[in-house]
Amino acid sequence: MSNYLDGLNDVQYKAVTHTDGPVLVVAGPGSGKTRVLTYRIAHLIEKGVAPWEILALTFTNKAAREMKERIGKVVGQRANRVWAGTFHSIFARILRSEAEKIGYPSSFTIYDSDDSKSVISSIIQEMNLNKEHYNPNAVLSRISSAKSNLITPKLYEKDAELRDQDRQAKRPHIYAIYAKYTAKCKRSGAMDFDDLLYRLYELFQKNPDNVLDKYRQKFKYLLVDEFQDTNHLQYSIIRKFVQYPGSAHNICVVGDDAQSIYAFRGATIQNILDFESDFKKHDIQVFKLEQNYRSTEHIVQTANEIIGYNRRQIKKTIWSDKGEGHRIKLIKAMTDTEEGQRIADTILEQKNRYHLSNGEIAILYRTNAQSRVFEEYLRRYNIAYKIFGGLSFYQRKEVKDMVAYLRLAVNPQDEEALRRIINYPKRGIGKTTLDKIATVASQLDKPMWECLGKVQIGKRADAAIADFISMAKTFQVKAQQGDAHEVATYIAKRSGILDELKGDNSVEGMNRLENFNALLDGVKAFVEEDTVIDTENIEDKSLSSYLQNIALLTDLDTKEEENGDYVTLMSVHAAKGLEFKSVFVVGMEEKLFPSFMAMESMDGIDEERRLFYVAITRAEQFLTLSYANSRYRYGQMRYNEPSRFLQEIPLERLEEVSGSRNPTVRPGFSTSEQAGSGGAKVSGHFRKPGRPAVAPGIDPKTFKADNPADIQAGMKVLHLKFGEGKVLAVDGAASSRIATIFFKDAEDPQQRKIMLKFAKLKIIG
DNA sequence: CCTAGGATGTTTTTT
DNA sequence: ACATCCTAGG
Repeated sequence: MSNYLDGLNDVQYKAVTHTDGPVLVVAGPGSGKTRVLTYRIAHLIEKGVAPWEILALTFTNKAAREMKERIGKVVGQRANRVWAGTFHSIFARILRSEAEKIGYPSSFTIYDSDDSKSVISSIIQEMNLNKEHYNPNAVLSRISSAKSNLITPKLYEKDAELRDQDRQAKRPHIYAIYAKYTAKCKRSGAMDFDDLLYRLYELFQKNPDNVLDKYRQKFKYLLVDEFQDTNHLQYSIIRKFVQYPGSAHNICVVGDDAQSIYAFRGATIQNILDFESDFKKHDIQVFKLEQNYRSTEHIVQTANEIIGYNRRQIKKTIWSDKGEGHRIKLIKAMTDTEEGQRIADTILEQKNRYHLSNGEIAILYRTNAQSRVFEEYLRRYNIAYKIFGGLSFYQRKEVKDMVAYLRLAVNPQDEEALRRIINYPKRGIGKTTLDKIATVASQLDKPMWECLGKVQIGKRADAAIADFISMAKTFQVKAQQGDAHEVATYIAKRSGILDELKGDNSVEGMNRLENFNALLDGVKAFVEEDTVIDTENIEDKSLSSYLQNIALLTDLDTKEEENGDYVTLMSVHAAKGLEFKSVFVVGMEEKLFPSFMAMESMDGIDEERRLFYVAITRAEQFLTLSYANSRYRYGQMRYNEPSRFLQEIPLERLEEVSGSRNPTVRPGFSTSEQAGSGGAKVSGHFRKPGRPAVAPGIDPKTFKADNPADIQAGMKVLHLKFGEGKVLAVDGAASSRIATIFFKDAEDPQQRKIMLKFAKLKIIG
């Protein structure tokens, strides 16, 4: 029965079978992390733990789905009874059944970030604040990060440091916006994404009717995937589940500090450190999965080298026995257009030479906007491709409009839904009217819906509002009776949306109608098919149930058939967890990768470096990097220097593609700040990078590199990282001169080959 | 209340 | 470059 354990290596086996007590699994890229997690759950079930006593939290629906499928392969149907799902969906599920205890309707709406932003915008407007300084995006991220750190509006108001930061950013009233935002969501019967976490925390904290004990007893085993991406709030909830007197502390977290790429959203690898110390006294076991089964040595060792430049990391040695493999290719292009063409050329070449299928190839970029050139050339070369990212189905206007009608039918308090559709299609209820009602609602602290029709505006507007109310009421009644599909088709017709869309005969209009119909088809499928989310089949086919189901679906959950053989184009973030035989990481330029937004701080650079680490570790056999000297950005030609990360690649791992199309090469780096710096904090098993980031006695601030073209054999030079050295030889053509330099202070191979174009060297004699 | 065209603001984003 | 947002005039 337990042949599933056979294929595991030693550490994996231990991580799977050591079921009791706290466990931390540090899992390098390609080390079989998902395998350990799923087999561990399967193993628990085989040992007699009931599936519904196991709670497994992931970050994406996809990961949860995959996990369940793989558990199913070992234990069959029982896998569906495991509570496996995303933090948000599992917590939403718990909150649905406990909502009344904290003053929410059980049919609460879930606001997506667009809804949240819209709420914030209306508050900013209401408060008459300067729109220049109060950007809804910035305000939301501020509020979100407060919530993620358990800072309530009251605490925020009293927090001198936060208030000070806000004052300096010229938005001193954020604390007030936060308070209003919270109140507004509450009276709309709505929770935003952060609330799904925060309100659960609050529920457990207040613990009415001992609700917490119920869940502590229910879930005997807790597992967390991608633990490095959890924020403080998520970890606090996890601790609520397992850390209490008498607990068995059966918690297993799996993560990789080197792949933490969501710090900008509040994720903190501090949680991994805290986890170790928090559970130390309960005999925590730490397992490190260090064998990489994905990539060849050139790739794995390059990744190791690069991540070594980061200041803090959990010490581990990732290794591969897949052989050296191919060197990493570096393509240099003059322009972004040329980059696109050269990449397409290379893809064609690889397909011919190594018989790769499109599906084995991916192009990864830092920003979604970069996809266009590649699209163009792939189309021209007749190579099938698919772009991931961008607008998701549920973010399209026509879809959101319809969903808003559905939401309002289920939860009339939902103010965002109301605002969205009260005048769509046009029915003569304009902004002025709406503002008046909103003001009254705010003053009375009541849902806007309840103030509709109670505020006198004028003859015409009042009549329009009365019509709208009676229509919405019929929707609300319908929603209680029919199944989701019946209600939706009724609303589509009766609301006038369908006619509105049918009336538009433009190409975009047809497209919108198509999406709209796709949504209705989705509702139909929901009603007719067995839908499984989180734990069990949904028998409830009501509209309310449907909305709950789709609220947390996003990205590419619109399960498109996996058929079709296409090259994948996506952002590096989106590629996490995936693997391809051949990977192209493009746009390797300063200000792009690393992003200019991240360049001010060392933390920012470190996160970008982890992102680069994630990018290159997606590759199994072929890794190609590219950059362009110039590219269009915001409609203007910009010149960028090659990314600092390129210099961090060991020369012997690189194969430079001598491009015939780029005869001129811009001079190398000037004096911009260098990667890495001293002063790394060393705590616990964290270590300094393999070699000091900056050679002793050199101040990066004052270090000024000389023109690399001047470097000649025999010179004494100063290198920012390796210190003083003597140039033994210079070879290569003008565009790619390579110097062999002897560094007397450096560790390991004292003699290094350095590509002058990249090097920052100061001539000292 | 509605529409056209000028002003504006651009990272990544599991949920 | 481009899409979205805002403001002035119908």
